Amino acid sequence: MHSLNKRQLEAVLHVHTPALVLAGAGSGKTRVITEKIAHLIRKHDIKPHNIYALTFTNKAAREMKERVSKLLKDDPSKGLNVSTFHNLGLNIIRQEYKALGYKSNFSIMDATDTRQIIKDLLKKQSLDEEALENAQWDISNWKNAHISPQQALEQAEDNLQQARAILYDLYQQQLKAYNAVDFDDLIGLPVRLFDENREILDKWQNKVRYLLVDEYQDTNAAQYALVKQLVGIQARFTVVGDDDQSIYAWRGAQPENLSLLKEDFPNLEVIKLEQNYRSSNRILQSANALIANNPHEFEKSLWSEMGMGDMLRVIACNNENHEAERVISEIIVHKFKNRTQFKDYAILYRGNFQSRLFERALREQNIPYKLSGGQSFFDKTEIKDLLSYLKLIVNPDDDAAFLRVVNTPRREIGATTLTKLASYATQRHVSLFDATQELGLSTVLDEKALKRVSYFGDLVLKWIKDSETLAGTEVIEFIRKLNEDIEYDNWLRETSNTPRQAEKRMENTRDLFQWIERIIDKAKNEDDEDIMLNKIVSYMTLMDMLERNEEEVEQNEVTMMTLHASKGLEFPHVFLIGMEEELLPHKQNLESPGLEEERRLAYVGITRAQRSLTMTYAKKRRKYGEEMRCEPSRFLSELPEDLLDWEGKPGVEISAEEKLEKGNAALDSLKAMLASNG
DNA sequence: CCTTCCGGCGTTTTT
DNA sequence: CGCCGGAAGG
Repeated sequence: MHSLNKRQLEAVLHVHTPALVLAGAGSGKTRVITEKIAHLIRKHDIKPHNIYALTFTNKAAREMKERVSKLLKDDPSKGLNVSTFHNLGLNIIRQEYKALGYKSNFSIMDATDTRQIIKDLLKKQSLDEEALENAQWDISNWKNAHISPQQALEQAEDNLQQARAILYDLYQQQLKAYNAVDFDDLIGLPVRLFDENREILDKWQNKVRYLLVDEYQDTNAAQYALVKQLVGIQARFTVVGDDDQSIYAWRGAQPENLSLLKEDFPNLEVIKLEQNYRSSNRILQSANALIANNPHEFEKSLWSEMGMGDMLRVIACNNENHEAERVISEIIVHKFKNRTQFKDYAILYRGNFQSRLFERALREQNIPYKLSGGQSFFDKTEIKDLLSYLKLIVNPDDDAAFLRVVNTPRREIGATTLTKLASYATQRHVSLFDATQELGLSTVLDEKALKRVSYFGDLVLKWIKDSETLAGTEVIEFIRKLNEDIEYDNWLRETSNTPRQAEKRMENTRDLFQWIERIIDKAKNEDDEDIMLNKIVSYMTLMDMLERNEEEVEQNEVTMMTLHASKGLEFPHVFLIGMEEELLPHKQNLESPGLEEERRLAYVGITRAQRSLTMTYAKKRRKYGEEMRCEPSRFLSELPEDLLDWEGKPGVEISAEEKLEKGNAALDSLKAMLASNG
């Protein structure tokens, strides 16, 4: 703890009243949280199992856990609760499911599952399907603002709003019938429960003796409500956040929760961390200047002891192809001159589509790169298929899982049969699976269809029975056996376009099995003997990506990712591409408050850089198949001119001679490099 | 049930 | 321009 700076130390030692730590980019906020946890255990004699630390991502939770246990070494850290908001919610629901009217084997539905439910409901109500995207968004918003379907209905002012509120109600009923919760419910249900049940709230408030929240600016209304409930009047908590890095307002995050804290807890201690341990001062001064254009509740100014560093560069490119080629050759030359490695470079952008040309350019130059983001492991069809089998076995009421797997692989059960099955199930008030087990089904299905459907039902029943008594390693055996039973590998071979793709998809399923094995091993180490299929399944539904093997060496690759994905990371050399009006800021966010969030996005990008920052823009760009003129981003003109080296600045003609000189210099470097590489 | 073709659309996406 | 989803037809 001796190496903490004054402010950090203050944040760690302040425990008697609520604390808000305004942690600028790169100011060591995770350090503060982990040191504070250690301090609470050592000096305030708080038991680890009474300390709760909340993050937004599994990755952040994992890192925090690791860092705390390293810090505590011999001191006991066992029982410490470090988890995502959603995981904490899941644990609460798991313990209190009875009070909420759920069965213990409830499913968790992701956005794809719930989308389908809403789609079906709209169809059933013969409502406008165009409303779909909006409906999903509406429902999520209502839940995050903890408004019940009844309240939504009461508040409805016109027919349209009324229809939406009814849809919300139907949706909620559907979930309940499936014995399922969605992601928003993982927060919303505990909040509702704590509101209604004093006794249960007391129980949880007693468990939570100290609460820490990371990335507090990203909390939504429901999450803040949960925080307030958990800390109660004792209000023993620390939240860490940065209003300037709030980039998820479009998803329901309420950065105003930071200032609300001052109102709700008048004795709140506000501590600012402004010393940055990441970037050169030139980078920080630019970032400070940019963000000063946003209105601020809390003023903050980053500085570091790293010296001024290199000039920031801005490069005007003729078009998007030129931009990609230019950035790649900048990287090649820079790497050669500075003896750096590929992993020291990151290319950051506003939208995923921007990565395309860069990928091509990188491949042409044989430069290794990794594309961060894109499709999540658990979104892949093969993984969703297998997971749906497991979901159905754990919770046979989960019709969404039933529908996904009933004809995968092909069992010749088509839409017509399923429609009949569904209407029979609705009429009898049972799940689709239950319907397959009922004798009365013969009245609605013809002989052939009945045979196929009940065959499938019996298969599922057998799996359910087989899985009932499983524990620990037996679970993985069961899953492997299931995979063989349904001949899933064959199905993948049949449905893949190329043998190569089939191979890749089978490899994914094998990765899944390995991953499940690792969950089981980990649970055993933590003495969680009752690790059962249902826990594994919900764990995986909340998991964003495949957990990497620790021994997997860090690859030496250039990183490409969106600005959103880059938050929390750092790179020695950053290229911020597409610095154009209508791209960054995005054309749909040109006015307040969207514009401010775009500016924060640029701020996040700039503050990722440790040593050098290069920003590029294209003067022309093909958009939707048509070549369009582009203006440099207004954010570039908000940066202090004297910190920038702006090549091709509009209005500043560089002489032909100068141009030639620059071109020659780059060419010489390339030649030198080629020569030295043989 | 699966393929193919057409039209509409085009930001970010922690769980 | 290129992708995805829905409709239609085989």
